[in-house]
Amino acid sequence: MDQASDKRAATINDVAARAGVSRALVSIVLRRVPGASDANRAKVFQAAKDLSYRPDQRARLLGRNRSTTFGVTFGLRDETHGELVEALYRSSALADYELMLSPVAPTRHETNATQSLLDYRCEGLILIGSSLSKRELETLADRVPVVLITRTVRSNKIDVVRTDDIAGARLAVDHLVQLGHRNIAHVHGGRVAGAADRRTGYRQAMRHAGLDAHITMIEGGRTEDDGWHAAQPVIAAGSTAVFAYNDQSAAGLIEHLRKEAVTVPGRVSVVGYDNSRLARSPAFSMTTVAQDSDSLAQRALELLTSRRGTPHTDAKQVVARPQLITRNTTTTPKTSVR
Amino acid sequence: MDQASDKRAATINDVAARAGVSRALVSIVLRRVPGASDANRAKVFQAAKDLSYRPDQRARLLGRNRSTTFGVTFGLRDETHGELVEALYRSSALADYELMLSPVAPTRHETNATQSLLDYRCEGLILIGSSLSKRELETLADRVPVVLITRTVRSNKIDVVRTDDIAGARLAVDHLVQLGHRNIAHVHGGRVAGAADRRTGYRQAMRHAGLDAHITMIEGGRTEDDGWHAAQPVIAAGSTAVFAYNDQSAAGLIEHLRKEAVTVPGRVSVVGYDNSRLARSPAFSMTTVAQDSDSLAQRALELLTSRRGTPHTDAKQVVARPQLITRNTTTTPKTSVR
DNA sequence: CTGTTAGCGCCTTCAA
DNA sequence: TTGAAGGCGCTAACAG
Repeated sequence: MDQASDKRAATINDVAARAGVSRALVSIVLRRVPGASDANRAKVFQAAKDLSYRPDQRARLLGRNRSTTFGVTFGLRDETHGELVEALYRSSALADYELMLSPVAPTRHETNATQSLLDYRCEGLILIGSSLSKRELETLADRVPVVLITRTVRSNKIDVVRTDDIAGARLAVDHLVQLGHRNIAHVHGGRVAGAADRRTGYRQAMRHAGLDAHITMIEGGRTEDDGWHAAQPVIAAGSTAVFAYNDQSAAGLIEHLRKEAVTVPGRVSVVGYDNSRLARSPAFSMTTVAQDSDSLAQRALELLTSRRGTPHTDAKQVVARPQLITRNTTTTPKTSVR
Repeated sequence: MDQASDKRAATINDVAARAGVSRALVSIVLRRVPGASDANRAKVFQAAKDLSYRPDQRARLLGRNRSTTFGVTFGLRDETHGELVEALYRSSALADYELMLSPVAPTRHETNATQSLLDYRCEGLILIGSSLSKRELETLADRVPVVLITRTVRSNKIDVVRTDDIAGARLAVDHLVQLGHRNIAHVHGGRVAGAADRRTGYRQAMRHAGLDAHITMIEGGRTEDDGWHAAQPVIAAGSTAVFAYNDQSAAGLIEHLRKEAVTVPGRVSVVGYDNSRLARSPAFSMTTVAQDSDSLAQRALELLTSRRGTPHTDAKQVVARPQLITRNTTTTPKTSVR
């Protein structure tokens, strides 16, 4: 309807013209800084509303020569990444930063994802579950503060925010031990982020319980498939309990065990990791180890905001405490070893 | 090491200075348009490389007064959305457009998500599983071309790319009918996008098979929980087969049925929808209906690119054909009704 | 083939 | 309180 409604978005000039004031004044009013009369203020707001004006982000950020934006890379396939991203949005609402998302997928390598973020001049990068090499990470960190979530690297240039996976694994195993289990196997995550620590925690807890002889590593992974394929080895090993790398693989494992008439938790107890939707759902109601996405997200944001300008030669490792959540896939062993 | 390595990214001026040419020439070389001597070309490339220069997107897009960017909203929690986003990235690599992601979450309303995209002056919006009202959608469409995926709206301003869910539901039900089932229930999706069509398809197929009397609607939803809670009603209804709104709810349903010693597919056959990771995994190996994410994504992009400037008073509805994928959750009914 | 010039839309001094 | 002017980093049309 409007004469000039041919798609071009309204600019600050349009608003100024309509309100009968200068461009600068419009900017002042809209940024809510002092320096305008109430009358003009009202006129500007009205004009902006009429034109449904919104400042052009590109111009805004370019002019200030800052982007007030943090870039986030994450895996589209990974549910826990999604939860972290949600948590980041929740926390960033408070900080004065915007978030820009850049997904990693089989067809979109992480280097593309980070590069694209840099092209928009993000002032910090949050890499969720990154699989970049230390070298690559440090190159990035030379340009902009970088914080890793869900992965670790030993570098004095890169901040890390993570859950203490060793402690998490120990929580899981200790729980099983306390229930009376001795033949506790670990269906591990291979080379996936965090998998090594969980293996370590498993071993530590087993040793601590004097169960060195019962340490049983079974190959797994992060998907239901991986868990599914671990079922036979678990049965063959005669384990009465399993600590799985994550909930997804635990779910696959449970499915397969039940299919083979090995009841869970009746015959075999299973503990997952992540407290994902799957674990929470009544379909599994899984005992699992929860990571606190909210505090991970918050800490990551804090680190980044505190890095403004600071040369990053004192990288921090923030370690969050995991929490065991007891549900219905664990119980005392049927054939208790006395 | 570099003297001015204090964080500021190199600009085109820096490159020009280092190469000993003008800014314009740098731009020409880097955009790979004709108009530069080979000698200078080489010098510019070298300088750009030395400085690891990358043009500032904000300035680039602002200067051209175009963004060549499409905005995409999607649900972080929804696995099928993730697959569509992946497919979009795959297709957009060919088109000359970038993608900008904007997630929708409980704490981030869809209006925020779209607004943020508009603030970056995206030239088109792809809304995955939108739950905006028709009014809101049309307001958006007044500013920029909009295409909906996974949801329908009757408007001459808004393009829609979707799977024919009615046909999909019929595929599922026909499959069950052909196996010999008569007591086929539908665990529906409530008010979720696509749920209505799937109900319609279910009813049509049942009627077409002369099974009007057996039409059984059971309340469900999109999560495992919803499916879990539908198990008792399914048992109570004495159904031998179920067509579920989606794979997730089907998984919850199957879990619960099995827990109640109702074997699947032995006693009850189940068909899901979406061919998600869950359905593909050996843990469920679910018969389901597949949507073709790749062609949906491609068509959406095509529509948007073809809309440049065109007033959109002739919105198109692109309908993709679904496909039945037969796996191991369906079989002939045990207690065949003769 | 090269360099100059004028925007893009906004923010931020600095005077008036 | 207001307006004019300059700059952010880049592109594009125009002369040299």
